[in-house]
Amino acid sequence: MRLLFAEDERSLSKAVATILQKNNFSVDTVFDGEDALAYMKATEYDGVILDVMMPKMDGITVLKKAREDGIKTPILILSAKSEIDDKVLGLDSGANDYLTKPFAAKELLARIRAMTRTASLQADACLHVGNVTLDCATFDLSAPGGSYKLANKEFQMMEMLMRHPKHLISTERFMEHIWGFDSESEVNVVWVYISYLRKKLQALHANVQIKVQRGSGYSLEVTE
Amino acid sequence: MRLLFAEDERSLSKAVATILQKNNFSVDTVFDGEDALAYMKATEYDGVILDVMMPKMDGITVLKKAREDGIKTPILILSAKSEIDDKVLGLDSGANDYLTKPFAAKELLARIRAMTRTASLQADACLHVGNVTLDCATFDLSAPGGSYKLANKEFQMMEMLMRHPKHLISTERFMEHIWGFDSESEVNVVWVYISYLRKKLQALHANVQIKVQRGSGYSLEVTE
DNA sequence: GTAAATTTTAATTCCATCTTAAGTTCCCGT
DNA sequence: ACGGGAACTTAAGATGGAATTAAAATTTAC
Repeated sequence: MRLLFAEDERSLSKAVATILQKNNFSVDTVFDGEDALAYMKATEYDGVILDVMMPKMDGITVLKKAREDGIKTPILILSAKSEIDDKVLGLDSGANDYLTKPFAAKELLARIRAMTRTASLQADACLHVGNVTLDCATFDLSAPGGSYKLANKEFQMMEMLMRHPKHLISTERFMEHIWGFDSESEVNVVWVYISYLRKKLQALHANVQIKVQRGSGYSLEVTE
Repeated sequence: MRLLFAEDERSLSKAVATILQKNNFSVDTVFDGEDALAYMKATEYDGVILDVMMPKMDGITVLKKAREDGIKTPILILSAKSEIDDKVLGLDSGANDYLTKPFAAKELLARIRAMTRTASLQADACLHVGNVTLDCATFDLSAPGGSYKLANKEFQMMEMLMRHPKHLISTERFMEHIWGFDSESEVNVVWVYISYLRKKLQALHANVQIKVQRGSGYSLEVTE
């Protein structure tokens, strides 16, 4: 699950981002409205959290422009208690939910989950490519040869590959999507997980394999 | 059983919440209509109690908006004697029951039970997974090896697991559903109860076990 | 009012997962 | 075919979520 979090107050931003990450979201943080809009146009997020008060462009405007642009991503608006009128305005403008500051981390998490639930309902289903199935509810990767329960990072990598089979995904996209922009990890981790997944796919007698396009990225292809 | 209680008069709210909790409901309390609606959207409650007179948004409006939103949770409307017309309005708008203030705690409890009964008709029966049975009326957890009478929290945890076997339930979902938003307890309690339940399942020679998916949650799976 | 049961806290240990690092292999241009 | 960079593999080390236990706090029962 990938989220965009737009909040100009750095300390709050950092704290919340950390909490979200601990709850298995990949979070991109931006500090003003223009960046928020630009990021939303550039990437498909599963959910967006917008503060109302932001430099360059306020949250409500970002929301409106995004909707005008046809972006359907669920959006949660954050507002200070004093800006209550904004709330109504936010919902009218196409926000999916709002929350007043200060808020409890628990509540934010619950709302994000509720908000992205609809979107992730199909995600709960299974992904199929070739003779391989990935159960997104139980993290089971199965094929004629049996099945493995994937760990978190492994699962996310496999999910990305299976959602866009035949499509090239670069090491950098993996890093961005799973580890987030701010991650300090080395690109090597991606290679390590590619290696793990390949080993498992082979052990399962899968008829799909992870191909590499030097300098470009990876893709999932059906063999035979 | 998880309830939302929306009532702006703090002393009454606190008193009723305590009574409900003593009767084995997990209760979230909110003090205005907007919060009530937001909470209903964020979480699936087993029942909701709405006062009519509330700041920001009155109970009837909350009710209407919730129904428009497709929320089917049973709702009980609380109204002062003087607002009798509102009652009819409330029922028309999709309320399941109403009660006039002042009311006796016993009556409120009876109505809540009645209201949530339909939803929990199966809940009164027994849940079965593998060779394990959980009697929702007596809290008995039984398997070939014998049976235990579960305590409240233990029962609720086991119930959540058995209602959706094979499905992942995160520590946070347990916290939210059983302890509620307002709880100050640490996540650790969930781990403690998982530990207790595992010990009991093993002692009963159950062929199901609670598996963990690090960073994601728990699930009940049949072994062998 | 005391004992028993339940729930919560706290401290400690454990171990799956993640990351790093270091060595190896593969591909491509020269 | 050789050199270099990109990709791959492996295993050891670090990390942090989870498990366990005991004891304290709270509630319930008698």
